[in-house]
Amino acid sequence: MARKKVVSIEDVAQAAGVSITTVSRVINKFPTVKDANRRKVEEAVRRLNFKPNLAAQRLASGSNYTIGLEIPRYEGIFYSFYAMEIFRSVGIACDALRVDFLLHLTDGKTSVNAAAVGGVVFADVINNRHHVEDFLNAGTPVVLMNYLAKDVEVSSVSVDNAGGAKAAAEYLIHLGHNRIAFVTGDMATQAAQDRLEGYRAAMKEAGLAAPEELVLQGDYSRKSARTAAEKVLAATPRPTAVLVSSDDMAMEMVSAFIEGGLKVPEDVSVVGFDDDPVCLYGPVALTTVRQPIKEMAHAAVKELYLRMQDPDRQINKIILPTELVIRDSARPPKKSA
Amino acid sequence: MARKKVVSIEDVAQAAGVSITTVSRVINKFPTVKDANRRKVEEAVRRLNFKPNLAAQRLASGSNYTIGLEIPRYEGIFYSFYAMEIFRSVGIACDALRVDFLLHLTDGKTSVNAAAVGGVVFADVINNRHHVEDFLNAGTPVVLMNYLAKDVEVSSVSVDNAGGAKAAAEYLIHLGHNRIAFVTGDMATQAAQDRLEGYRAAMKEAGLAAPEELVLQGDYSRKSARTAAEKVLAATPRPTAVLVSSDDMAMEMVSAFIEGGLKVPEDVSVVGFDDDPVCLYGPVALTTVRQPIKEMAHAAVKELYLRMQDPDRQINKIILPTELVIRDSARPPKKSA
DNA sequence: TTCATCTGTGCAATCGGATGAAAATCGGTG
DNA sequence: CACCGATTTTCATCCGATTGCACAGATGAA
Repeated sequence: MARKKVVSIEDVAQAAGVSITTVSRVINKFPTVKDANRRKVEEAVRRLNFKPNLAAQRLASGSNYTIGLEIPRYEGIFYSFYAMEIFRSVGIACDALRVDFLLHLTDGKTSVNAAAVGGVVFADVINNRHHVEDFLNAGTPVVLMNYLAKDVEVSSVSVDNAGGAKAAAEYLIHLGHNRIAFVTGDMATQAAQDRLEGYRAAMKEAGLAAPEELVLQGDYSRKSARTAAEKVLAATPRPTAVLVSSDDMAMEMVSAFIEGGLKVPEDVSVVGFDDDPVCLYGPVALTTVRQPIKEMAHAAVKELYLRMQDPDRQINKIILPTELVIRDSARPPKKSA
Repeated sequence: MARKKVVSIEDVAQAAGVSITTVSRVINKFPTVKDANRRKVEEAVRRLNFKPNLAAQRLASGSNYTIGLEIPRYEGIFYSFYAMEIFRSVGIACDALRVDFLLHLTDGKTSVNAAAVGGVVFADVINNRHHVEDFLNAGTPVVLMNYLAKDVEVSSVSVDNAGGAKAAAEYLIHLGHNRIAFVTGDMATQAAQDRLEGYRAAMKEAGLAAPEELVLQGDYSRKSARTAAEKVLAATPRPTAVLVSSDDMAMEMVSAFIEGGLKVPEDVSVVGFDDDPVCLYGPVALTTVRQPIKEMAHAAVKELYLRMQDPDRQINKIILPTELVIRDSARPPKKSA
């Protein structure tokens, strides 16, 4: 790439009739610059349209306030309200902090360019313990998002996936259901694992069975949801309720049920997860578990930012509460059932 | 931020028993290094886990292969399959090119940190001519995506929005419709303007009227679509077909029509735009205009990359064709109409 | 008046690596 | 064996900022 002809700090110094040091001080808002000089420098900066060279600043100061976000590129996870919301929240948070936002979509092999960032947020990735450790070893601050590495000393911000799923299952139980199926998310993510765990805990506590045939494998894709729906339709006795690990999958299942001749929620109750806007787009408004994605993203960025300033900061494992949003897709089972 | 203790190129040189220059040459894959030395250096790099300091490289070489993507953060545009697909495609393209990907969500005021990138892709932003020009003036390559600044000397990659809308409108006309309403997208984007233009052109060529009351203002949000649907329902005579600037809005309108007692496509035909997966999720499979988002994103990144290597490269204005995808939501109007 | 304390400023070293020019090495030749 | 051209390596600068330290001049206390 051609080297651009730049106006350097030296040009500014010359124009303002002061030393380079003083210009640097003005740029970095040191309080110890006489007003007269400050004004002269600012004037020169404006006149020459001077922009400090980032690479030089970083090299000289040894700091880098770029935040990297590492997120899986797999379609199931990627094409979701969840991912959008994370991008948007992280992007806005970075903008507010005046920090650069480097995005890397991982396929599990490559990871963020460590040399380009001052810190990294890992979202939802689980098969990469060693990537995380690489950063840690290199002294780059890391914050995990929706992925609590229990045995690694890293800050993390997560949603209470287990608790949310548990609450949803308890709600269904409370309505009177006792044959409740569960559709998992992509089990490569910890969120999916935790939700399953929450479901199992609720069933167990209620003294209900949660045999393997009630646990249907999904991966957050519509396709996997359809397959799961077919299994539910074919099962005997048929479950009277289904707890699904994402709203998108849940909506697909609702469609499949209706196509299969069932009414929702009369014949089968469905509860989703995420509070994706899609909840409101179908034939029934979906009851779901709201997770505070925005808050999670903001907390993660903030935590990382603080850690970049003070690497020895105490480690935090933050877990944000979820909330059951009751709409129309779940009702007590029919008496006949 | 604390300065990290780094292994520098000098440490490697020492360990390998060669000069710094040689190490640099190995890193940068110069062909003129003896194999024996190359191996020694590579060995040392591995052993010391040496990572070249990016800031130093950029400062010394004056080059920066980070690609910035500037995209609006407004909800209507942001929460869409379209935006997801752009992120994903740009992200994957950058990864393949081994280029860093800096994302900036603009609110129209701030823009990508010019100092942090070697080039910028502007997506769908239109009220920012001066931002674009700032980059151009600073000598930073720019590529516009889905936004052809006709009077600025910039490369751009776009989808044939006008052509796509025109083809869709012609299809409806061909089916026999003559009262065809149009719902716009967010008119702050050029794509939305072009689609409207395509619709008007088709109507005009067919000798049909396209009075203002047939053009409904939308902004890519579901809410605006619902409002538009209500207007259609209330209109007399009621349009027999609606061409909508996005699938998401189209789906919402389909719901609204059904709730309003109309059948789709029997009573009213609906055609969308985007070929969003959502087309298949509703009560009728949506006929739509497919736009090659992936291809557009890849082309934009590639064009930018080439321009970063050769700033004097010829300016390209690429327009990618769209494709009408015929499904079930449009049919000839009822005879009675 | 003298010495200590502040303010503001500038000098020069430094960050880690790239690169043109000069020097060294090497195999081949006459 | 000296010489040559080609291939490798090294030397020395430079990239554009930051920053520790020295220092001049102002201020205040003793």
